Amino acid sequence: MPETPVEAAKSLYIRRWGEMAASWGISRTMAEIHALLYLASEPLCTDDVMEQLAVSRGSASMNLRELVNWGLIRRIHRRGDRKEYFDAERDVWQMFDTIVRERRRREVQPIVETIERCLKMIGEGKRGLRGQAGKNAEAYKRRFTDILDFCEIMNTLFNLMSKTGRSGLKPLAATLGKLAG
Amino acid sequence: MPETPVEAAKSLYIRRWGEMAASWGISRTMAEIHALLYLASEPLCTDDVMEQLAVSRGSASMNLRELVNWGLIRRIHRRGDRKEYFDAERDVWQMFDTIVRERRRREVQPIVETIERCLKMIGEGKRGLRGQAGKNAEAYKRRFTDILDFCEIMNTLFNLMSKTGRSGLKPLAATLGKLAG
DNA sequence: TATCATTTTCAGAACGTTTTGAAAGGACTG
DNA sequence: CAGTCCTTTCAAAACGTTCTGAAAATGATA
Repeated sequence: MPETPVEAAKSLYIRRWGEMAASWGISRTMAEIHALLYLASEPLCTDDVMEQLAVSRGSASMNLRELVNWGLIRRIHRRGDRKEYFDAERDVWQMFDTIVRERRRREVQPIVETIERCLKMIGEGKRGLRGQAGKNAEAYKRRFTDILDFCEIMNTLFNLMSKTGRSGLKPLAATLGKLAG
Repeated sequence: MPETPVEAAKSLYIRRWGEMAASWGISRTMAEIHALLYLASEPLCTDDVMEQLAVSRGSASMNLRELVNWGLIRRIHRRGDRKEYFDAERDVWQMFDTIVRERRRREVQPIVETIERCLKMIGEGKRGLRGQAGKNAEAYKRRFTDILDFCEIMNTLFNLMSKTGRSGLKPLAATLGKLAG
């Protein structure tokens, strides 16, 4: 059967979404499954995923679970059907919020804590240092706090975006555009 | 020689920075080199990098080049010295701007273009479709435009942050905090 | 031009991540 | 409770990425 333009668009999008995700440290297959479910007009089951993306049962199972963990898709049970189905969040802003929150927790928080710890270590080590060593400690302190300050502002901005939410952000962006001239 | 607390902080930070980067799709070594240069109080040469991070000459060379490509470090030549030295951008906001700009160009732009292409394909394919097929096409169109709209707003926001710049962003975040109350 | 210091390159090795597929596990059904 | 349907698990394989190190290239100097 010949592929319609709509089907072609679907598979093109799925492929690119997977590629983009791969360059952001997210497994390609997981992202492809996400794209597939995002576009699908109804929940799909494991076999649908296996068939449409040509992946093994094991891979489909693990990646679906991971997506559920991230909070990007949910399991759906249907009365009288033993299969599990999966449905993606379709609100792009909600998706964004979920992803930012997860990545912050998993990947940003650890470095923030490390830097705080580094600052403490320098505070202890600095005592009694003279000359170059003391200057080095000061320079390190400065660079660590610079990053920490940055993280804090970013945090504020993202919380703000999250609070402002789906409907409010478009007008907010417009307002800001004027604000900055 | 015993490691001072300041040295310990340095190597702890370098390791964590590398780990974080790895989870964001950036090679660990490249990020470690970046962290090393960010902390260093003066430009370092290839041999310094090799020694301090215990990597091969080849790896040091390639990763340094990649960092120069990204615009995160610069080559420095010293009169009467054949060696090349490298120095990192130390302004965290400038760093952020550079990274966002690069990643947008490399990784976001392609997906935006793909989605635009998908919308065109659907526009063509939809003609004459009846019933379910037509509805599917409409649903796809909706989902594609949702993402596109999202990208546009993000774009605006980042351009804004970039324009507002280093000094202006801290007050801006504060203002926004009140604005969203 | 020959020599020396340095950087770059790249094939192969090492490594980490993801996938596979078969087997085990769960859970409902007749 | 045996059979069926479906999901999960996990060791081994496949795969992609990054690193290594020796050789080639570069480019300054004598």
